[in-house]
Amino acid sequence: MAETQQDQPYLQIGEVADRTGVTQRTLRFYEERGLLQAPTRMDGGFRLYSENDVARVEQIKRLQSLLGLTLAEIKEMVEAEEVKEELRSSYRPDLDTDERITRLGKRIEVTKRQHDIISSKLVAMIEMKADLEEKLERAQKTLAALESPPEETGKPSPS
Amino acid sequence: MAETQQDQPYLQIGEVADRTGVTQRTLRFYEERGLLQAPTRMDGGFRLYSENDVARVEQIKRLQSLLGLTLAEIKEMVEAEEVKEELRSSYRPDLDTDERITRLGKRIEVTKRQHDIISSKLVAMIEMKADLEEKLERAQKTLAALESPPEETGKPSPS
DNA sequence: CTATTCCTTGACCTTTGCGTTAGAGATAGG
DNA sequence: CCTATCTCTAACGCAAAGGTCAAGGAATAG
Repeated sequence: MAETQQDQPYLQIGEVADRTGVTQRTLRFYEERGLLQAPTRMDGGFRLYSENDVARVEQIKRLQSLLGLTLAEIKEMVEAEEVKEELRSSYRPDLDTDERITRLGKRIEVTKRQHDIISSKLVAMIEMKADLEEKLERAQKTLAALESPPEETGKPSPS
Repeated sequence: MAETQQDQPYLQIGEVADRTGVTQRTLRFYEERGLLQAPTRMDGGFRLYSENDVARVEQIKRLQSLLGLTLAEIKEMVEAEEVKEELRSSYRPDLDTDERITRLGKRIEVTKRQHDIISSKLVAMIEMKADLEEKLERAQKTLAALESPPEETGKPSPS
């Protein structure tokens, strides 16, 4: 284990896989599909990932499992993130303001889309959760009734 | 449009498809996979669905879209529902109490599982939603800053 | 220097969840 | 009875999201 040129601990694909819980194949697959930018490589050709990449993989997983988005959909969203990083890391004054406004607008739009999806899902899920709790309660009452007083002859309550 | 023998309006596959928003193919497919019990048939062989079946299809859709379960997983859950209907419709006194307790136990277990899944997803989603809102706010501030005072020479605030 | 261990690119394979004909029978309206 | 709709089964197709070798180079421990 060493550091790259400036101190960022590099991460090989195996470590990223371990840390994110996806396989190496999945990481390469995401790269192929444009969900991850092609990482830098060591001289020998090994991929070198950044912490940022790890964060992105986790983001992808969230978008998949929580929102149920396809990789194609996620790609779109993730592309807007790239713009963000571009704006951050190199605060390029060469990009004219209009261009930056356009990109930021795109980012906002995508974020809103995610927010809308989450919001509507949340509503449905909260409702479903309440339903389940009600069901559960009723079922448990029935169960209790079946378990404790299984007497079939008279005596409604032994007071 | 007519009624079956006793007054339950029968539903042919096309209507169920329209009402639930899934295709006929999907309905047959679910039947094949055991997610829907084989419906009764007309003399000619046409499937006749009940309102109950419609409700189940909707339940399946929720479990898919909200929880992201596979059809195999949903099948398990849905099988417990069948037990419920069996317990309800024919309150069979021939089933001994032990048997009923066992089945109810199964139902409770499955319901709890759904509840757990929902609960944990909810937590993650609420967190994600908050993140998104924060991001959105910041992005919008940045955008505002870019749009209104794009002056580059002195004058921090024109009061 | 050599044995492990890790990584690389292909390329083909698998599972899920339906879509899409095809060919034929059932039903309803006129 | 004829015709326009529905529906039936069967079978093949397909995109998504990886899994699983295979063969061969890096990197590193001893």
